[in-house]
Amino acid sequence: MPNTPPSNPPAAGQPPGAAPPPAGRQPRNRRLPAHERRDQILDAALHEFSERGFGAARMDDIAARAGLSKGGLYAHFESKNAVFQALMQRMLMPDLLFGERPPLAGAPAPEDALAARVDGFLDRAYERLEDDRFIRTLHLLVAEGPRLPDAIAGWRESHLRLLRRQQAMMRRGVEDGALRDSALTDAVQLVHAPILLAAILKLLQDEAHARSVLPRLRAAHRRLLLDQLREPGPD
Amino acid sequence: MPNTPPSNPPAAGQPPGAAPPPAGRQPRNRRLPAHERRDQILDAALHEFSERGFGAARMDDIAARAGLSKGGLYAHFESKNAVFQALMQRMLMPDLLFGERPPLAGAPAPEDALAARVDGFLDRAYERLEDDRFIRTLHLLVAEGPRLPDAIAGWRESHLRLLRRQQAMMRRGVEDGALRDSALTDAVQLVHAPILLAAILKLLQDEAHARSVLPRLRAAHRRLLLDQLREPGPD
Amino acid sequence: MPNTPPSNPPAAGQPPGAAPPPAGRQPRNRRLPAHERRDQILDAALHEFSERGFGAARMDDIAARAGLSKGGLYAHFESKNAVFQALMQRMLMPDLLFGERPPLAGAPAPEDALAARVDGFLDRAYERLEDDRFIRTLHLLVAEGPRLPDAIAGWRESHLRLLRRQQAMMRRGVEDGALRDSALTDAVQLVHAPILLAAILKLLQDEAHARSVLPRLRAAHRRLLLDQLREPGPD
Amino acid sequence: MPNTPPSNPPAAGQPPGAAPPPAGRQPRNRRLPAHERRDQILDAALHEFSERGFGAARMDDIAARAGLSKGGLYAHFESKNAVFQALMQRMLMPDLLFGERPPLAGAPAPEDALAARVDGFLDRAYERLEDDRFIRTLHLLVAEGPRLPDAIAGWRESHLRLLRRQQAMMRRGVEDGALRDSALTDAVQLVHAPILLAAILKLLQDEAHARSVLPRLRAAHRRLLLDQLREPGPD
DNA sequence: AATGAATGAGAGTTCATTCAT
DNA sequence: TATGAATGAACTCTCATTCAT
Repeated sequence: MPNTPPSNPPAAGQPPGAAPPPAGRQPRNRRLPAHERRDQILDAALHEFSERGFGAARMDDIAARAGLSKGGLYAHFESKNAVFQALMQRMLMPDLLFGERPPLAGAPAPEDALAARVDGFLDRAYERLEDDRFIRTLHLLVAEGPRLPDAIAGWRESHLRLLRRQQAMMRRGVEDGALRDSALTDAVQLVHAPILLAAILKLLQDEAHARSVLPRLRAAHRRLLLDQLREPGPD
Repeated sequence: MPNTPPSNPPAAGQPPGAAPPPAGRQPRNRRLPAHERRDQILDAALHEFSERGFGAARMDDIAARAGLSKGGLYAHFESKNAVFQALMQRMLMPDLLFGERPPLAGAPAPEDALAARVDGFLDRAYERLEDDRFIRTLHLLVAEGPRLPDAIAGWRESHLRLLRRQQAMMRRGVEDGALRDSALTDAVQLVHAPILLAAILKLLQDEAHARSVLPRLRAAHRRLLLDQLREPGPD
Repeated sequence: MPNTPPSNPPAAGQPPGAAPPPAGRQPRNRRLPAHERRDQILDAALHEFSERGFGAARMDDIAARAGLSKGGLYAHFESKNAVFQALMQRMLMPDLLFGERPPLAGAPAPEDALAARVDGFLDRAYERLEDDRFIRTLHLLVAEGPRLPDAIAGWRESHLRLLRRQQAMMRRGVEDGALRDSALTDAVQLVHAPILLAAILKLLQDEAHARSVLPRLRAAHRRLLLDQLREPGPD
Repeated sequence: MPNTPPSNPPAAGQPPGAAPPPAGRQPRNRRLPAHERRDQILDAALHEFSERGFGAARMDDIAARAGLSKGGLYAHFESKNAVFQALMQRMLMPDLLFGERPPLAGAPAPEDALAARVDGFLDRAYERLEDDRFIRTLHLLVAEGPRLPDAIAGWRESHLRLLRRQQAMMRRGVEDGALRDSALTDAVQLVHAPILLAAILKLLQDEAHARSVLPRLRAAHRRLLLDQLREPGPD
C-alpha cells in the first residue's frame, strides 16, 4: 500500500488500519534461542497480517514488532510467504472455528450433568472470544483463507475430521438417551453457529455494542442448547 | 504484494491469489455515461478487493476489469480509498449479514403459515449463498472491515437498526401468540447464525464439501426454526 | 509534481506553493474574441508558472484560471510549451529588468531638473514593484530563464540594446555637463541595481519586512543618485 | 514535466532544460557513511533542482547523480520535500545573498586601508560569482523561495540578522570617522546591490556578455564604494 | 470553439529481498 | 546471527494531450 498519500491526506476511514505501526525496538537484543525467536516472529506476523492483510503487511513492521531488524527476520524465514505458511501451520493444532473438543456429548448422565456440560462448553467458547489471538486468527483465516486455498488446506482437513468426530458423538448421545433427537443433533454446526456469529460481531461492531449484546446472546444460546438437547424426562 | 518472489520454492499455497489478473481490455471503448462506469468500476473493485485484499489489489487490475485505463479510473474516483468507500456505501442498502427483511414474524397466522414463512426465509437466505457478489461482499466486509472501522460505520449503524426492528417484530409475534416464546425470540441473531456459518463455510471449504453439507445444514436449520417457534397448539 | 503526498501530508513548507489552485469556473462562458481569450490565458499562465514553476504548473489550472476547460485551452495553444513561449513574447516588449525608458539622461537642465528627473525615475521604478504582474514576470524570468535560454533569447537581446542606449545617453549627459562623471556614468547598471535588489527582497522576504525596508532603501537610493550625478556647481 | 511533447514543432526554447539527464551510475558502490551520502545527495539535488526547478526535477536523476538507486535515496530522505528542506538548511549557514562577513566597516584606519578593505570585499564577492554552487543556490533560492515560504524561513531570518549587524557596523564606522556618512551608510544593501545584479546577469545572459560586462561593472562598483565611503581627508 | 472522459507515459513512494559489514 | 544501506520492481497517483460529443 505504497502511497496512502501521505500526501495523501490520511482522511478518516482510510484503509491503513487505525493502529500506528509498532513502536521502535529495544536496544540490541541478541541471540535468542531460535525457536523462541520464531514464536515471537509468528506472534508479530499474526498481529500484522490480521491488522493490515497479508498483502499490505510489511516485513519491516513484523520484524520491528518481533524485536529484530528486517535482515534478522530473513535469518529465520526465507520469505514473507514462508512466514505466512508457518503461521498457518501453528494456528492449525487446536481447531479454531469449531473448538478442539467435542462440545456436549458424552456418556449418559443425569439431567443436571447436561446443564453442567453445556455451561462448561459455553464458558470455554465465550472465553475464547476475549482472547485477542483467537480473534485475530479467525480474522486472518476468513480474510486470507479464500485467496490462499493451499495455505489452509491443513486447517480444512483437520476441521472436517473434527466435525465428523463431534457429529458421531452427538449421534451416540442420542442413542444412549442422553440427548434428545433434535435439529442440533442433526447438525452439530448449529451448536457452534452462535459463537461464530458472536466472533464476527466482535470483529465488525464496536466494543460497546459487543459488550451489551454478547451476554444476551450467550443466555439465549444456553436456553437453546438446553431446550433442544434435554430429554423430556420420564414424568 | 510488489514482487513475485522468484527465489524460494514456489510451494503450494503461496499467497498471491490463485486466479491470474483479469484479461486485457477492449480497444477504445470511449465515453460511457458516468454512472454506468461507476457501477462497472465498483463491480470490478469488489472482485479485485475480495480476491486479493484491499492492500494488495491493484488499481491497474480494477481499471482493466472495468474496461478502461488506470488514468481513466481516476476520473471517477480520486483514490483507491475512495473506491473502497463507495463500494461500502453501495453494499449498504440491503443488509448483507442479516437479511434486509424481517425473517419470520408477522401477523398471527395458522400453523401452515409459519412453515410457509420459514421456507420463504430459508429460500431467500440460502439462495443468496449462491450469489457470487453476496459472498464476495461478505468476505470483503469481514476481511477489511476490522481494519477500516470508519469505512463500515455506515454498515454498522444500518445493521443495528435492522436488528432492533427484527427483534421488536419477534416480540410482537410472541405477544400475538403467533410465535412461541423461545431462545430464538430472545435473540433474533440465533435465527441468522446458521446462515452466517454456511457462508463462512463456503468461503473456507471446497465446493464439494459445501455442496454436501449445505442441504443437511439447511434441513436442520428448518427443523430448528419450526421446533422453536411453533406454538404447541391447543390440543 | 505527482504526489506531494498526499500522500503526502501537506506539511508546512511543502513545495506546492501556499495558494490553493484557482477557484471553480463560472457557468458556461462562451465565445470570447480569440485575442481576448489569449490574453486571459497568458495572464493565467503567468500566475501559474510563477506560482509553481513551469514544470509543475498544470494545464488544468491554467485553463480553470482563464475560465475555460482544458480542452478549450488546447484550441488556443497547441502545447504547454507554446503557452510559455507566447508568454515570453508578451513579456518582452517593455524591458522588465531595467526599465523601458532611459533613466536619467537627457538634455542639459538646471539643477532642479536633475532632482525632478531622479524622482520621476524612482517613482516609476518603485511603483512597478507594487505591480503583481511585474513581480511575477521577474520571478518567472529569473526562475525559468536559466533553464530556457532559447525562450528568453528575445529578452536578452532587447535588454542589451536598451542598456547600450542608456549607457550612451549617460555618456552624452556627462559630455553636456548635465551629469557628473562618476561610477554611475561608468556603468548604468549601478543605477538600476538597488531596484533589482528591492524586487528580489519583495520576492523572498515577508511583506512586513519589505514595507519597512523599501522606503529607507529608496531614500538612500535617491541620495546616491543625486550625490553621484549632481554637477558640483560653479561655486 | 511528464511527457516530452513529440508533436509540436520542437522549436528552440522548449522548456526541458538543455543539459541531458546525468550519466549512468557506477556498478554497485555500496555502503557509504551516511553523512557522506547525504552530502552527495544534496549536491546532486542542488544541481537538479536548479537545472529543472523543484517541480520538474526527478528523484531518479538526483539518485543517479548521487550514485545510488531511487530506492536508496529514500533511505536517507523520506521525500522530495525533505531533500529540498535539507538543501535549504545546508545553504543557510553562510549568507548567500549578502555575504557572510561585514563588508567594509571596521576600526578606524588610514586611507589606504579603506581601499584595501574594499578590494578584499570585492575580491571575495566577485569570486563567488565564479562558483557554480553559489550561482545555483542563488538561482534556487530566487526561483523556489517565493513558492516555499516555509522552506526558506531559516534563510530569511539569518539574512535579517546579518543585515542588521552589517548596518550597525557601518554606523559605527561613520561615528569613528572611518567612513563618510553617505547613501551607502544609510543602507548597506546598496553596497551589495551591484553584486546581486551581476549574479542575475550571469544567470540570464550568455557567458560572452557576462565576461565582457563584469569587469567594467566591478570597476565601477569599486569607484562607487571609494567615492562614497572615503572621508574627504584633511587637506 | 468548447467540454471532459479517456489515454498513457511517467513521477514519487513503498517494500520484499539481498548483502557488505 | 544481526544490521541496515542498497536494489529494483511494483504500486498509487498525476498530467499533457487527444478526441467523441
